[in-house]
Amino acid sequence: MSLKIHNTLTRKKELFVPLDPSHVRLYACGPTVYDHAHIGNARPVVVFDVLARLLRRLYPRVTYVRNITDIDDKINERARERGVSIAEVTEEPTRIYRQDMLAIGALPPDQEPRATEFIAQMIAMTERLIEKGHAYEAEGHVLFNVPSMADYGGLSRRNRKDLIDGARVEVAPYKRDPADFVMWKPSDDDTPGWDSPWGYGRPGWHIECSAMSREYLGETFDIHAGGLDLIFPHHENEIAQSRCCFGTDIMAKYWMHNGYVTVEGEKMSKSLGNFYTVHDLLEEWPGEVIRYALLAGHYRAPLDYSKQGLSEAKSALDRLYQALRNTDELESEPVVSDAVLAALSDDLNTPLAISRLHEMASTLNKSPNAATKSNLIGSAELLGLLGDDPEDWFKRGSSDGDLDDAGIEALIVARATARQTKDFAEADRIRDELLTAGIALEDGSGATTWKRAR
RNA sequence: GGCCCGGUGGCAGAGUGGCUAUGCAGAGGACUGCAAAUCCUUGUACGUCGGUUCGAUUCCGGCCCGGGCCUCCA
Repeated sequence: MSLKIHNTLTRKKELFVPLDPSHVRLYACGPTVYDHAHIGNARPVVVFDVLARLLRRLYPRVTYVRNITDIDDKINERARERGVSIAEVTEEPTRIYRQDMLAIGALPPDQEPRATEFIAQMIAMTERLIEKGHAYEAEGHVLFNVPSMADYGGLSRRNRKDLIDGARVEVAPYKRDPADFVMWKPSDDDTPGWDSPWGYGRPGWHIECSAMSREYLGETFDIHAGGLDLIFPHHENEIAQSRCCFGTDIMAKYWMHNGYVTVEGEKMSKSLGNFYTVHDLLEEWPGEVIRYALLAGHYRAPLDYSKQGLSEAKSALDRLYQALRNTDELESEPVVSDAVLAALSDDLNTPLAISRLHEMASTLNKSPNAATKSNLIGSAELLGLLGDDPEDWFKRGSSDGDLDDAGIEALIVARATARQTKDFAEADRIRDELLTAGIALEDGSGATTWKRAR
């Protein structure tokens, strides 16, 4: 099965041909850790987790690198406010981030480098760029000289003139060219920094990804992924640094970018206070629901994240799990269906893939068979879904009352007795009592099963 | 101003030059003591104006509307 992906470099869907089929290399930009990850941070994590799962299925060896940015001026600001080190600022958000991403079904990447661990490599690259005439030192800064790269701007399709015309910020006086960007900047005594050939300072934003991808994936690699908003300037500048430093024609062969997430129809913003953090959402929803809602739309399209969307994701997952629960007795080994593989292989069409899962669930409900069940489980696994035991899926969560499982079972037995004696008033009373406590009953052909209803 | 995306039925959301998306919600039915779950049936679509075509929601162009980026941002 051939994989096609949309390449931002060409703005076209292309056949994926790895640089080295025996080892596919993928890099995704991770978060800056100064706060809990919001749902917008989670989207690329989930989307490219599916990509990594797919690549692992298609190729013998995959290295997936997802970095953590733990040095940045927002972090510095937090540290200053609290009077603590940046390590102390980033420790907790990093821990929570890892925990939350795991909770929404994202497998840990093969490498999860943190920027502060690669300062030496960043300095080395910066020195080399100066030697090659692509960067220069000015007033304690090191800047990348954009005019030194003939084809700068290829990813974002921007030329130097556009950049200067569109500039909203005043050009720093020490820049040789208005489009030049910072690779290293000086730190004062209150700001974290490292010793460098240009004095005490800290790296610019873009150089970290150039250095870390080089470290783990080499000078060129297959896929570089991230959010749409990173195309410019972040990825454009990474490309400039890496290519000029290593003298390559490409940095990554394919660039993939996910669309924005809005919340309840509005752009997330701190001032409106309308951003959802994954951590908060997990208080209210299973991680899988959060994941499903992120995969319900195509990754390149904008996605509106809403409570209603989460609720629909929950209903949809209930349906899928119900099909598994209904066929509990069937043995099944996970097998990926061709239809799902084809959907995902077409530029990660997760909505289509999910619709295939629903079709399998329908088939299963209509005519239970082990093959379809195997397909459903195996295909869902490729999407990072349906990993729960169906019974656990329906029974977990908290009920309003103080009923435990044994108490519920006891009431079900009492109701069964009432039903046997045709005392339906009593039977319905017990059912209503349970429903009030958040427990819904289902009288199957054999026994009565129950589930927690939100 | 420059660059780039979209506009599909009540909602979400795929896709295709002529044939059912899928899910949720709605209506009717089957099953059930009644429900639930499940199954069956079912209504409402492709922004607008032109063009290409035997035929366009699908290709091309104009227009309208919405969104993103233009050095904080997934």
